Amino acid sequence: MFYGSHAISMDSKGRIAIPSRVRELLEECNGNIVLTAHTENRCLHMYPENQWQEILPKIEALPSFNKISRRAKLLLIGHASPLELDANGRVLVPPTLREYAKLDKKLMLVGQGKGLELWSEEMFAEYIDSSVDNEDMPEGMQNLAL
Amino acid sequence: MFYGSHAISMDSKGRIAIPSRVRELLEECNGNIVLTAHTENRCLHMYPENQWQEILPKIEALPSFNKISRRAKLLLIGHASPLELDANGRVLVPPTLREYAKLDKKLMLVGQGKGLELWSEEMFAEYIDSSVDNEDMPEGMQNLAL
DNA sequence: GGATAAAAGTGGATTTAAGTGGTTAACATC
DNA sequence: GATGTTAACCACTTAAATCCACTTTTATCC
Repeated sequence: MFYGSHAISMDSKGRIAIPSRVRELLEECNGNIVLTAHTENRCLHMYPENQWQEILPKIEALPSFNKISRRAKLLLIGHASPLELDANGRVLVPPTLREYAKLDKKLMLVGQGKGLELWSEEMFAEYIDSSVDNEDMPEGMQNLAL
Repeated sequence: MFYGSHAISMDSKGRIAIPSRVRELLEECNGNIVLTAHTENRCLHMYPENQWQEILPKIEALPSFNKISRRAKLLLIGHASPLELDANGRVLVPPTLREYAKLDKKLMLVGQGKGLELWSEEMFAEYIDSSVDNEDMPEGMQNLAL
């Protein structure tokens, strides 16, 4: 279970150091993680490899001739990249994913249950500040008391 | 299983270098690949030859008096081109297919399970950014939690 | 509270392979 | 027979991955 957020930075080669607290949680997958595009925002999903293997079949099962699910498959499967932690606990973010999420030096790594989300600091702040209309709130959320 | 994306480029002769990571996955077919038109977008399908041989009969079996499937057959079978990797791991994209997918210098090669999709960078970005209405979202996707 | 030690994070350099472009040769067509 | 186009071969340049060293921060002990 991933939660909490970390401000981290990417070096000139596109490497990011995984915070040690997150690294401990990732031990279950021996440092094998999967990074892929997020369909709803310009950010990335990060999953332990074993968690990704559980999600993947659900994505593959989506129909290929429906526009919405075709786009989702193109993003999620089409950008999935298995990564390994190097000797210093860093991973190299592939150029296409760097580009997709508009990652520069300053990033945010945000825990989200099954996995994490990797945002550019700028995009993250922008998203948080953006207002959304409450019209199409799903049913389970209408009566949720926090 | 193909996944992940690569930004690649086409030279003045219409040759594209297959990324080494993809090339490894293609080894099962000894570098014999098939390139053909995609029915849903102006891009191309790329399959290992043996994978294509499994798909081809299914396409041939589609009815000839249905407009949608007739169009699909015309595109998929009518544009299928067997290609071979050269000594440097490159393939020459036939002019017709280059034209169909509006390929210029900058391309995207995107893994999609059984095969890959080859896009012009411009077309791909346009497709990813295109907004879709969520009205006809497939059932399996409505409650999918990633 | 300060100092020391250990661990985590950062940056750089070197080596190897992958990608790119050019040139030559052969075949086909005019 | 000559010219043009296509395919194969070869060499060079650029990028990626691995390895190594240093700096900074945090925690513990005195």
